[in-house]
Amino acid sequence: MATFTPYEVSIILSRLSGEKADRFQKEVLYPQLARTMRISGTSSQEVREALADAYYAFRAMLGYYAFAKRGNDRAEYSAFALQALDRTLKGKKENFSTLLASGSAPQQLWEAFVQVCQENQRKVNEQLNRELIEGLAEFATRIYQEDEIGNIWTTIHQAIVRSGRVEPIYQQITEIRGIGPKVGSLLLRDMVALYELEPSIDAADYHYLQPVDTWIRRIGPMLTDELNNDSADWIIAGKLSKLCRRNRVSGVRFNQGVQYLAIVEVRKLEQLKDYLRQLAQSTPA
DNA sequence: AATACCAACAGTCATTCTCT
DNA sequence: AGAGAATGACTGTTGGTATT
Repeated sequence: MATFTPYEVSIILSRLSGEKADRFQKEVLYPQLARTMRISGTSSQEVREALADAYYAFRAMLGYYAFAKRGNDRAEYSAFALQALDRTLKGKKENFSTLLASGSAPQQLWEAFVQVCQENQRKVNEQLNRELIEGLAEFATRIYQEDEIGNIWTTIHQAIVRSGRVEPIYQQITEIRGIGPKVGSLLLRDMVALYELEPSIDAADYHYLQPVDTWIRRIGPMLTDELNNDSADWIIAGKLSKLCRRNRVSGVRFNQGVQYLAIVEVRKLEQLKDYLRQLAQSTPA
């Protein structure tokens, strides 16, 4: 038995993908992306403009997405990685293309990262971090060799727009060690939201845009009988995107809305059910 | 699909230190 | 001496990816 009636579910879905997703983007996503890229403006427009630059795009990948695992408590490693990048560029963003052109970006970045970690008395966690950092740098290098720009973000963006598919690019980025299903989907989800690409993407690929974390796992069975407490992650992703579609709401925005509850509005997992119950009853703002 | 891994984190409990 | 604070060793949990 699902916790909520179909009618309540439709209200919950529309509120999550509506105002909650909005707030997630404006209060969380754009400001955080802006901060890791180190730009001043935080509107979607300004974030998009920054990401069009290869250097800023790389900062976003390295500082925001690459270490987005394990909740938010891994903030340290991303800060170290950004510091390592600054160091290899000697503080000048103009050096970024030179770095990619050098062909040794992976090694340089990794070495700098090790140094920064040591200075801060943190273990490098080589097994988890090395191929992540190197892999990302390799990816950028490869793109640079093809177009002499090397922008990870826009390259992915264009691949999606051209094909209307998300699967091939998902496979590509999750091949980078350290980027698994969760982070891969997270990145694609935000990108699709930022450029409003969802309607033009093949619905068969929607589950790739549904990162599954503790909160999504918990909320799934409350919304549909097709899920229970130990459904596998990709099943959760699939069923939830289907549920969103049937209710004519954006799956991508639904997922962002849930993340908003997780990190700002509810915070405590135990309170999720009560919160949703209230949400289903109160009238939309 | 199940299992192994990993470092950080959070508790627990015992020991040592410090102050009155 | 004794209460309480600080330190430290040990243990289990967490949330992700890798491996099979």
